[in-house]
Amino acid sequence: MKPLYHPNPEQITLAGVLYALGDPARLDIVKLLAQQGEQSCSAFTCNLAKSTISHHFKILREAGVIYSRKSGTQHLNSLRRDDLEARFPGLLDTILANSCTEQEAAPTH
Amino acid sequence: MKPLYHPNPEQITLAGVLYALGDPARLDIVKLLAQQGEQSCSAFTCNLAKSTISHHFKILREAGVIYSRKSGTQHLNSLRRDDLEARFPGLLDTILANSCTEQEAAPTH
DNA sequence: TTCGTTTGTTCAAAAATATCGAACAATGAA
DNA sequence: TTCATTGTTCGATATTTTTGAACAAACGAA
Repeated sequence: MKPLYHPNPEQITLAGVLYALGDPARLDIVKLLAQQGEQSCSAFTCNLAKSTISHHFKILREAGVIYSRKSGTQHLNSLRRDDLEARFPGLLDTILANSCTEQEAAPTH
Repeated sequence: MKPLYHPNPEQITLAGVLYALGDPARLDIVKLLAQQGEQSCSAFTCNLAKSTISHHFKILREAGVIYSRKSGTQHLNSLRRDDLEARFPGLLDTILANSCTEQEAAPTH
């Protein structure tokens, strides 16, 4: 089974992390993991194709934002809180705190 | 003379700001403005085409990160620190503080 | 005024990236 | 084995990024 690539802490770049978080879907994924803890990819439901969601998880993983481990047929994803805190103190917490500030998108019905 | 679009504070989104800052060149621009204050576009020197640099300033402006005003033949750009602080407290400061953490790219010579 | 210079934008083409559905692979359960 | 679940990979399309060239606006000098 192919191992999943994860950057070492010192390989994580600020621009890379901000890029990964600079997409609404990926920001939502990170918020979900922050609130609910370790989750499978399928726990993130939206109107995107599953191949697109898979791509977003890959971007987050390769940026060093999340850690992914295989468990049976699923991938369990969690935030690399400690690594991010050590590399960029306060960054993730500040972003997460501010992610709650924004109002939700108005439901279209 | 065509007025430059700037979003209102409440129109600034977190994902939009993170997206704007999630590019090495744009992050460098923001660092420059943070350190040196209001600067023209030409103050940012790199190996990118000037049309590309113009595009990067536009992304930052439309995301609400910078304010641009015309002055003669040039555009003077400054960080929208107060607006960003009001909208997303601590975000810009945390990012700027962490932007100094990273080591510079090794000079190639 | 007219002619250059400076500064930055706009345009069109090329390169890179994102999104999608379909096919595929891996695991576990029946 | 067979089926269902989970997620990746592939190829096509769509969007975004980057670039050089052309353009526009403002200024100063002649």
